[in-house]
Amino acid sequence: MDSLNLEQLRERAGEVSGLLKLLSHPNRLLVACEMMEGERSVSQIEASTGVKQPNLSRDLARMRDAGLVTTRREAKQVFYRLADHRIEALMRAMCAAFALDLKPQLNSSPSPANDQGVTQ
Amino acid sequence: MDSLNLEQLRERAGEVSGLLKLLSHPNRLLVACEMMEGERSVSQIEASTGVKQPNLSRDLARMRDAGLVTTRREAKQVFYRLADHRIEALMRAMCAAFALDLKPQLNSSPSPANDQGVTQ
DNA sequence: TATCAATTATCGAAAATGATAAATGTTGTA
DNA sequence: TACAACATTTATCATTTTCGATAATTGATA
Repeated sequence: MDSLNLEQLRERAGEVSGLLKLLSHPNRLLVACEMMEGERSVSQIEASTGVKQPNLSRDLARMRDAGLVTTRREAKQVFYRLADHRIEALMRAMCAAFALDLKPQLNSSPSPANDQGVTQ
Repeated sequence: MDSLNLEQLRERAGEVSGLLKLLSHPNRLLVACEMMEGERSVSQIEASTGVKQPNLSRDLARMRDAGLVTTRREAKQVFYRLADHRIEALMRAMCAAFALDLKPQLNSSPSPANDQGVTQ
Protein backbone atom coordinates (compact mmCIF):
# COMPACT_ATOMS: atom_id res chain seq x y z
CA MET A 1 0.00 0.00 0.00
CA ASP A 2 0.97 3.60 -0.39
CA SER A 3 3.24 3.07 -3.36
CA LEU A 4 4.14 5.27 -6.28
CA ASN A 5 2.63 5.31 -9.69
CA LEU A 6 5.58 3.93 -11.61
CA GLU A 7 4.51 5.19 -15.01
CA GLN A 8 4.16 8.68 -13.69
CA LEU A 9 7.45 8.54 -11.90
CA ARG A 10 9.26 7.22 -14.93
CA GLU A 11 8.48 10.44 -16.73
CA ARG A 12 9.63 12.59 -13.87
CA ALA A 13 12.43 10.41 -12.55
CA GLY A 14 15.07 12.64 -14.09
CA GLU A 15 13.59 15.79 -12.68
CA VAL A 16 13.06 14.45 -9.19
CA SER A 17 16.33 12.58 -8.94
CA GLY A 18 18.09 15.70 -10.19
CA LEU A 19 16.74 17.66 -7.27
CA LEU A 20 17.63 14.89 -4.86
CA LYS A 21 21.14 14.91 -6.26
CA LEU A 22 21.47 18.51 -5.17
CA LEU A 23 20.83 17.41 -1.60
CA SER A 24 22.98 14.31 -1.88
CA HIS A 25 26.25 15.95 -1.01
CA PRO A 26 27.14 16.86 2.59
CA ASN A 27 28.04 20.44 1.69
CA ARG A 28 24.91 21.18 -0.28
CA LEU A 29 22.76 19.48 2.32
CA LEU A 30 24.20 21.73 4.98
CA VAL A 31 23.72 24.74 2.76
CA ALA A 32 20.11 23.88 2.12
CA CYS A 33 19.53 23.35 5.83
CA GLU A 34 21.11 26.66 6.65
CA MET A 35 18.71 28.35 4.27
CA MET A 36 15.78 26.68 5.96
CA GLU A 37 16.17 29.40 8.56
CA GLY A 38 15.81 32.09 5.97
CA GLU A 39 17.79 34.27 3.66
CA ARG A 40 21.57 34.03 3.97
CA SER A 41 24.51 35.76 2.34
CA VAL A 42 27.26 33.70 0.78
CA SER A 43 29.69 34.67 3.52
CA GLN A 44 27.17 33.74 6.18
CA ILE A 45 26.73 30.34 4.61
CA GLU A 46 30.45 29.95 4.25
CA ALA A 47 30.95 30.76 7.90
CA SER A 48 28.24 28.48 9.23
CA THR A 49 28.93 25.50 7.00
CA GLY A 50 32.66 25.76 6.54
CA VAL A 51 32.44 25.17 2.82
CA LYS A 52 35.14 27.08 0.95
CA GLN A 53 33.88 29.98 -1.06
CA PRO A 54 34.68 28.99 -4.63
CA ASN A 55 33.14 25.57 -4.22
CA LEU A 56 30.26 27.02 -2.29
CA SER A 57 29.61 29.45 -5.09
CA ARG A 58 29.65 26.65 -7.60
CA ASP A 59 27.21 24.64 -5.54
CA LEU A 60 24.95 27.63 -5.09
CA ALA A 61 25.05 28.19 -8.84
CA ARG A 62 23.93 24.63 -9.40
CA MET A 63 21.06 25.12 -7.03
CA ARG A 64 20.18 28.37 -8.70
CA ASP A 65 20.24 26.80 -12.15
CA ALA A 66 17.90 24.12 -10.88
CA GLY A 67 15.48 26.75 -9.61
CA LEU A 68 16.00 25.57 -6.07
CA VAL A 69 17.16 28.92 -4.73
CA THR A 70 16.78 32.55 -5.69
CA THR A 71 19.15 35.42 -5.13
CA ARG A 72 18.98 39.04 -4.16
CA ARG A 73 21.85 41.45 -4.27
CA GLU A 74 22.32 44.06 -1.59
CA ALA A 75 25.44 46.14 -2.00
CA LYS A 76 28.39 43.78 -2.16
CA GLN A 77 26.53 40.86 -0.74
CA VAL A 78 24.35 38.33 -2.48
CA PHE A 79 21.61 36.72 -0.46
CA TYR A 80 20.30 33.27 -1.19
CA ARG A 81 17.01 31.81 -0.14
CA LEU A 82 15.21 28.56 -0.83
CA ALA A 83 12.90 29.14 -3.76
CA ASP A 84 11.34 25.75 -3.88
CA HIS A 85 8.79 24.91 -1.25
CA ARG A 86 8.86 21.32 -2.42
CA ILE A 87 12.41 21.13 -1.14
CA GLU A 88 11.42 22.65 2.17
CA ALA A 89 8.69 20.08 2.55
CA LEU A 90 11.09 17.32 1.61
CA MET A 91 13.67 18.50 4.11
CA ARG A 92 11.15 18.64 6.90
CA ALA A 93 10.14 15.11 6.06
CA MET A 94 13.78 14.15 6.01
CA CYS A 95 14.26 15.54 9.47
CA ALA A 96 11.31 13.58 10.70
CA ALA A 97 12.49 10.39 9.04
CA PHE A 98 16.07 10.66 10.22
CA ALA A 99 15.22 11.94 13.65
CA LEU A 100 16.94 15.24 13.13
CA ASP A 101 15.77 17.96 15.41
CA LEU A 102 14.02 20.92 14.06
CA LYS A 103 14.73 23.95 16.23
CA PRO A 104 17.10 23.04 19.10
CA GLN A 105 14.24 23.25 21.58
CA LEU A 106 11.89 20.75 20.01
CA ASN A 107 12.93 17.21 20.64
CA SER A 108 9.87 15.13 21.29
CA SER A 109 10.90 11.63 20.21
CA PRO A 110 14.09 10.28 21.82
CA SER A 111 15.52 8.43 18.82
CA PRO A 112 12.97 6.60 16.74
CA ALA A 113 14.06 4.91 13.56
CA ASN A 114 17.76 5.13 13.98
CA ASP A 115 18.87 1.57 14.38
CA GLN A 116 20.05 0.76 10.93
CA GLY A 117 23.62 1.89 11.04
CA VAL A 118 23.62 3.11 7.47
CA THR A 119 26.87 4.57 6.29
CA GLN A 120 27.05 5.39 2.59
CA MET B 1 10.85 28.65 11.59
CA ASP B 2 11.00 24.91 11.29
CA SER B 3 14.65 24.75 10.44
CA LEU B 4 17.27 22.13 11.11
CA ASN B 5 19.69 21.97 13.95
CA LEU B 6 22.85 22.66 12.00
CA GLU B 7 25.25 21.26 14.55
CA GLN B 8 23.39 18.02 14.65
CA LEU B 9 23.15 17.81 10.93
CA ARG B 10 26.82 18.49 10.45
CA GLU B 11 27.60 15.27 12.27
CA ARG B 12 25.15 13.29 10.21
CA ALA B 13 25.46 15.11 6.90
CA GLY B 14 27.55 12.35 5.42
CA GLU B 15 25.17 9.63 6.48
CA VAL B 16 22.04 11.41 5.35
CA SER B 17 23.43 12.73 2.08
CA GLY B 18 24.77 9.27 1.37
CA LEU B 19 21.28 7.85 1.56
CA LEU B 20 19.92 10.66 -0.55
CA LYS B 21 22.57 9.93 -3.12
CA LEU B 22 21.14 6.47 -3.49
CA LEU B 23 17.85 8.02 -4.55
CA SER B 24 19.46 10.68 -6.69
CA HIS B 25 19.71 8.63 -9.83
CA PRO B 26 16.68 7.96 -12.05
CA ASN B 27 17.28 4.22 -12.10
CA ARG B 28 17.68 3.81 -8.38
CA LEU B 29 14.75 6.09 -7.70
CA LEU B 30 12.57 3.90 -9.90
CA VAL B 31 13.90 0.80 -8.21
CA ALA B 32 13.13 2.17 -4.78
CA CYS B 33 9.65 3.16 -5.88
CA GLU B 34 9.02 -0.27 -7.31
CA MET B 35 9.94 -1.76 -3.96
CA MET B 36 7.49 0.51 -2.21
CA GLU B 37 4.86 -1.97 -3.38
CA GLY B 38 6.62 -4.81 -1.68
CA GLU B 39 9.17 -7.50 -2.25
CA ARG B 40 10.45 -7.86 -5.81
CA SER B 41 12.83 -10.20 -7.57
CA VAL B 42 15.67 -8.78 -9.63
CA SER B 43 14.01 -9.85 -12.86
CA GLN B 44 10.76 -8.24 -11.81
CA ILE B 45 12.53 -5.00 -11.11
CA GLU B 46 14.42 -5.27 -14.35
CA ALA B 47 11.19 -5.75 -16.26
CA SER B 48 9.27 -2.95 -14.61
CA THR B 49 12.02 -0.35 -14.60
CA GLY B 50 13.88 -1.24 -17.76
CA VAL B 51 17.24 -1.04 -16.04
CA LYS B 52 19.67 -3.55 -17.50
CA GLN B 53 20.56 -6.40 -15.19
CA PRO B 54 24.27 -5.87 -14.55
CA ASN B 55 23.78 -2.21 -13.70
CA LEU B 56 20.68 -3.01 -11.73
CA SER B 57 22.58 -5.57 -9.74
CA ARG B 58 25.30 -3.06 -9.03
CA ASP B 59 22.76 -0.49 -7.89
CA LEU B 60 20.99 -3.04 -5.71
CA ALA B 61 24.33 -3.98 -4.19
CA ARG B 62 24.95 -0.36 -3.29
CA MET B 63 21.56 -0.14 -1.67
CA ARG B 64 22.21 -3.37 0.16
CA ASP B 65 25.59 -2.18 1.39
CA ALA B 66 23.92 0.96 2.71
CA GLY B 67 21.39 -1.12 4.60
CA LEU B 68 18.59 0.31 2.56
CA VAL B 69 17.33 -3.02 1.29
CA THR B 70 17.45 -6.61 2.42
CA THR B 71 17.45 -9.76 0.35
CA ARG B 72 15.95 -13.17 0.50
CA ARG B 73 16.83 -16.04 -1.81
CA GLU B 74 14.19 -18.42 -3.09
CA ALA B 75 15.56 -21.01 -5.48
CA LYS B 76 17.21 -19.17 -8.32
CA GLN B 77 15.65 -15.85 -7.58
CA VAL B 78 16.71 -13.19 -5.14
CA PHE B 79 14.05 -10.97 -3.71
CA TYR B 80 14.72 -7.44 -2.57
CA ARG B 81 12.67 -5.36 -0.21
CA LEU B 82 13.07 -1.95 1.36
CA ALA B 83 14.67 -2.46 4.74
CA ASP B 84 14.71 1.13 5.83
CA HIS B 85 11.46 2.66 6.94
CA ARG B 86 13.13 6.05 6.97
CA ILE B 87 13.44 5.78 3.21
CA GLU B 88 9.81 4.79 2.89
CA ALA B 89 8.79 7.80 4.90
CA LEU B 90 11.04 10.02 2.85
CA MET B 91 9.65 8.72 -0.40
CA ARG B 92 6.09 9.25 0.71
CA ALA B 93 6.99 12.80 1.59
CA MET B 94 8.67 13.17 -1.75
CA CYS B 95 5.53 12.07 -3.52
CA ALA B 96 3.55 14.60 -1.60
CA ALA B 97 6.03 17.36 -2.27
CA PHE B 98 6.37 16.65 -5.96
CA ALA B 99 2.74 15.86 -6.54
CA LEU B 100 3.39 12.29 -7.51
CA ASP B 101 0.41 10.04 -7.19
CA LEU B 102 0.41 7.28 -4.74
CA LYS B 103 -1.71 4.42 -5.99
CA PRO B 104 -3.15 5.16 -9.47
CA GLN B 105 -6.62 5.63 -7.98
CA LEU B 106 -5.80 8.27 -5.40
CA ASN B 107 -5.36 11.69 -6.91
CA SER B 108 -6.83 14.27 -4.62
CA SER B 109 -4.82 17.41 -5.37
CA PRO B 110 -4.71 18.42 -9.05
CA SER B 111 -1.16 19.76 -9.24
CA PRO B 112 -0.04 21.81 -6.26
CA ALA B 113 3.52 22.97 -6.06
CA ASN B 114 4.66 22.29 -9.55
CA ASP B 115 5.31 25.71 -11.01
CA GLN B 116 9.04 25.97 -10.68
CA GLY B 117 10.19 24.33 -13.87
CA VAL B 118 13.16 22.61 -12.37
CA THR B 119 15.21 20.64 -14.82
CA GLN B 120 18.75 19.50 -13.95
C1' DT C 1 25.67 -30.78 -17.51
C1' DA C 2 22.50 -27.57 -19.50
C1' DT C 3 19.74 -23.68 -18.12
C1' DC C 4 18.14 -19.83 -15.78
C1' DA C 5 18.97 -15.95 -12.31
C1' DA C 6 22.02 -12.95 -10.43
C1' DT C 7 26.54 -11.12 -9.54
C1' DT C 8 31.12 -9.57 -10.53
C1' DA C 9 34.71 -7.70 -13.56
C1' DT C 10 36.17 -4.53 -16.84
C1' DC C 11 36.25 -0.68 -20.01
C1' DG C 12 35.96 4.11 -21.72
C1' DA C 13 33.29 8.30 -21.27
C1' DA C 14 31.22 11.63 -18.43
C1' DA C 15 30.50 14.02 -14.23
C1' DA C 16 31.67 15.55 -9.46
C1' DT C 17 35.02 17.07 -6.16
C1' DG C 18 38.52 19.87 -3.63
C1' DA C 19 41.99 23.09 -4.34
C1' DT C 20 44.01 27.20 -6.34
C1' DA C 21 44.24 31.22 -9.23
C1' DA C 22 42.13 34.74 -11.78
C1' DA C 23 38.33 37.69 -12.81
C1' DT C 24 34.16 40.10 -11.86
C1' DG C 25 31.09 43.48 -9.55
C1' DT C 26 30.25 46.88 -5.76
C1' DT C 27 31.40 50.38 -2.64
C1' DG C 28 34.06 53.96 -0.48
C1' DT C 29 37.61 57.34 -0.95
C1' DA C 30 41.58 60.01 -2.45
C1' DT D 1 38.35 59.52 -12.35
C1' DA D 2 41.31 56.27 -10.40
C1' DC D 3 41.98 53.00 -7.07
C1' DA D 4 41.87 50.04 -3.12
C1' DA D 5 39.04 46.76 -0.43
C1' DC D 6 35.57 43.52 -0.10
C1' DA D 7 32.13 39.85 -1.74
C1' DT D 8 31.27 36.78 -5.10
C1' DT D 9 31.93 34.37 -9.27
C1' DT D 10 34.40 32.01 -12.91
C1' DA D 11 38.23 29.29 -14.70
C1' DT D 12 41.28 25.64 -14.34
C1' DC D 13 43.44 21.38 -12.86
C1' DA D 14 44.20 16.63 -11.04
C1' DT D 15 41.80 13.11 -8.83
C1' DT D 16 37.96 10.35 -7.90
C1' DT D 17 33.49 8.61 -8.72
C1' DT D 18 29.73 7.27 -11.58
C1' DC D 19 27.65 5.59 -15.69
C1' DG D 20 26.21 2.44 -19.48
C1' DA D 21 27.72 -1.37 -21.94
C1' DT D 22 29.76 -5.94 -22.51
C1' DA D 23 31.84 -10.16 -21.07
C1' DA D 24 32.78 -13.50 -17.72
C1' DT D 25 31.48 -15.78 -13.37
C1' DT D 26 28.91 -17.69 -9.66
C1' DG D 27 24.85 -20.03 -7.71
C1' DA D 28 20.69 -23.00 -7.95
C1' DT D 29 17.88 -26.28 -10.17
C1' DA D 30 16.36 -30.06 -12.99
